[in-house]
Amino acid sequence: MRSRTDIVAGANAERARSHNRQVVLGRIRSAGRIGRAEIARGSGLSIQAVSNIIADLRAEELIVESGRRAAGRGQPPVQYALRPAGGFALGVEIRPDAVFAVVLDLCGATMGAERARLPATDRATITRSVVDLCDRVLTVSETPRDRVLGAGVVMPGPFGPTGLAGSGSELLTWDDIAPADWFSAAIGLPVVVENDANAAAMAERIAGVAQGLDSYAFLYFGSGLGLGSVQEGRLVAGAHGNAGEIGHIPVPAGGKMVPLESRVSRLSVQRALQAAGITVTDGEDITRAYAAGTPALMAWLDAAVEPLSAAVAIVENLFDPQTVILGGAMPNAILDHLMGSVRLTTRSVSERAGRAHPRLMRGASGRMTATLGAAALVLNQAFTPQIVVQT
Amino acid sequence: MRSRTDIVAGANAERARSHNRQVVLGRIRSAGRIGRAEIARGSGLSIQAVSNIIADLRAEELIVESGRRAAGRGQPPVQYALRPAGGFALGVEIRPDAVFAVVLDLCGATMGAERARLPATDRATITRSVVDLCDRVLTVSETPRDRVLGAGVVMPGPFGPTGLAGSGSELLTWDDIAPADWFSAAIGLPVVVENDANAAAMAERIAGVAQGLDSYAFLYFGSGLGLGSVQEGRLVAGAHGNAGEIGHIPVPAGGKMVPLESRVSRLSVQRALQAAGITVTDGEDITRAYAAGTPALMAWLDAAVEPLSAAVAIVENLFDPQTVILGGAMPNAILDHLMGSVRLTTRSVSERAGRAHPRLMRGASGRMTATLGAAALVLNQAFTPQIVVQT
DNA sequence: CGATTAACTCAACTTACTTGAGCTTTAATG
DNA sequence: CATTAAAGCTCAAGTAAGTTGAGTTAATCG
Repeated sequence: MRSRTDIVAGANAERARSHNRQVVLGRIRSAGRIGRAEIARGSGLSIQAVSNIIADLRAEELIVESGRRAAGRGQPPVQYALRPAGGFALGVEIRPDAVFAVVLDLCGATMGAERARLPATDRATITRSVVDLCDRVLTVSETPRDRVLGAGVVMPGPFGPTGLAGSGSELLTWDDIAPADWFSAAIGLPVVVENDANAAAMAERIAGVAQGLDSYAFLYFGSGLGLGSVQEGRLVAGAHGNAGEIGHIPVPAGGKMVPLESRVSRLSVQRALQAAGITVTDGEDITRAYAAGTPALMAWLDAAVEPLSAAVAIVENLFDPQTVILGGAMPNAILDHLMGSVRLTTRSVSERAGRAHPRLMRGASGRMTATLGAAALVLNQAFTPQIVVQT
Repeated sequence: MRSRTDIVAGANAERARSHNRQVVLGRIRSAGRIGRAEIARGSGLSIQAVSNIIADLRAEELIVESGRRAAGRGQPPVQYALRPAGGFALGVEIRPDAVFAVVLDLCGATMGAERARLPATDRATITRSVVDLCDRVLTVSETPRDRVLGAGVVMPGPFGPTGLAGSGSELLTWDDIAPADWFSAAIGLPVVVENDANAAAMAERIAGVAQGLDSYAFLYFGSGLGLGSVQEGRLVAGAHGNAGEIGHIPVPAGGKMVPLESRVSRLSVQRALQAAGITVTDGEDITRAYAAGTPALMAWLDAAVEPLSAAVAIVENLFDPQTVILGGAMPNAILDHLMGSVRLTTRSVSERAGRAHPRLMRGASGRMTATLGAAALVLNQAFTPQIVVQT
């Protein structure tokens, strides 16, 4: 969710510098290791300008020298790489019954993870739990606090009063206050707030299978089903931050139309198994049931294929992504099974020769995807230039 | 369609100025008339910087003084407005059998429109027709050529070799060459290329019902059905410029799944009427048939409601737009009928209290929507700051 | 009518990028 | 092996375009 009053800001020397820093950082990140001259060529800046920025970044210990690379004639460039300990990002995920937190370093490696039960869902309790957990994860991971760039906070959508309220997926509304400002004041760091699917999508870009991709979609299994869509490196948010509510679109299932997430979601698996007298509480239970070939689970899988295939077809045709990623709160075995069963229609803009990526991929971030994604939002922001200020 | 190698460029003084010019122009455009101090407050620039830019824009005759506005105490600000004749945009639409061209002034008013039959669809013929038509429309409308900012070219998508090739909707592929560069060289102006639905969406933003909107979706009736989606003022293009192929998604129709555009499109109306022995060639025929209550047309309308409702539900939940606009090559009477019949589900992120815009709106640009949109792309670019260069 | 407020201009100042000269390091060439 | 070319890089001067602060003009308020 973002302020709906974003404005495009004018540029001055200072903002240009900040923009250029992000351009340079972003290039170092995406290249892994890169020399100054190459950054200059790629960004349209002069070598001197890049040199100055590199000097700044080195002084701040955000980057390190990383050898030279002989490349034909001429003096081999000094290469630079991100210094992992140069910056850290907090990621917080708020679920109805628990709070999770992680710390990532600048390269996206996980430095620590903590969780806490949420005794109540009033705002004060949530805020206290979040603040305490952030403190704990930073302490336990021995993260230097002055190097924490910011925090991402993930809450299940949708945000604000919509027709989906009461669906059981939303946690609570924060109508009277901007959650980002609220948490920013509480944690004492810059905060970005997003829904789980969007954060999960960003997690894959920072440390998962979407590295190097600019336009892709992530089908996120939470309690429901969400879609995080990245276009040109930016999340598609919608007018109120509620884009991607794919779980609520009507899809065909055995001849009638049902909401997608009634057939394809964590909750729907649990219900299907419950109806067969089997109670599952975590992913391991489901994995075991799958390994055992439990009929109720197999039936659920069979029933999920048609609506999921329809959803993939819709996503492909509406967003023209480089790939569609499946991930979230579902065991890999189930995701793999679904990926193998989904019928990819040939009548799609995604059916094209010379694809660099498969049409379907499995997310790499596992169960903590959304929490990692929360932190990834912060890192992505650090690497994405944006001359845009909020009023 | 856009280059897939966009890079984020570094900022220098010159690029900052160009960015700031666009910020200022954009604010003048969206406000209609506005004073310098207000622009400064809204953009984060100093009054002096805005003053300098305003002086430049006045010298170039892109804007004019537009009176003073007494606003409480203090010296009333001198207001500025766009000077319509300060700049012009060419819009070209290439259809399988014809080429259309329009000229818009800086405020989006139509200065002239021309059309020509397309004798063949090879590249040379198309190029010649486009160049000739551009020349003609500029001559007839007496547009000063040195004030033409650029040209938008609209071609039916999808672009490149996709699984939708052969659907009859694509005109021809330009695999070996970037169409924008090609036409730019031929016309001698900067050129943007887009598909019809995206251009139509932009037309509504420049001169239609989407003025002032940042995030909305446009369901475009071409020969098929397309979706143009604008998010934060930018078109959602997809990895290969083929986002929005909504006509090809499977939707329910009378118990089975069919491609949306087989029930909701210009072609599908014509087929439905043809099957009843009625041949329609233009919108007027359809309007008359509607006025006469022609049973085949009424049956088509009835059959279109369910799939169209599903499509709207999908668009609302995936994009969370401020509104969904219906328009394109379909008479207003039909669009109005459809808008009245569509069932808007309450289980949608778009079902929210205090909406500023209705969930469905009819496009204002009429049959020339896509051609106007082609020109609107150019104007939008003139008003949208973007420190992004193409390699 | 004076005080206050706001818009605006002028001139000095500052930031950060660019440019050009020159140095260093490597590979290719004769 | 010496020479030349090519590429990376630094230093210092130059420049574009923004900001700042003082001062002017033109309204409203009391």
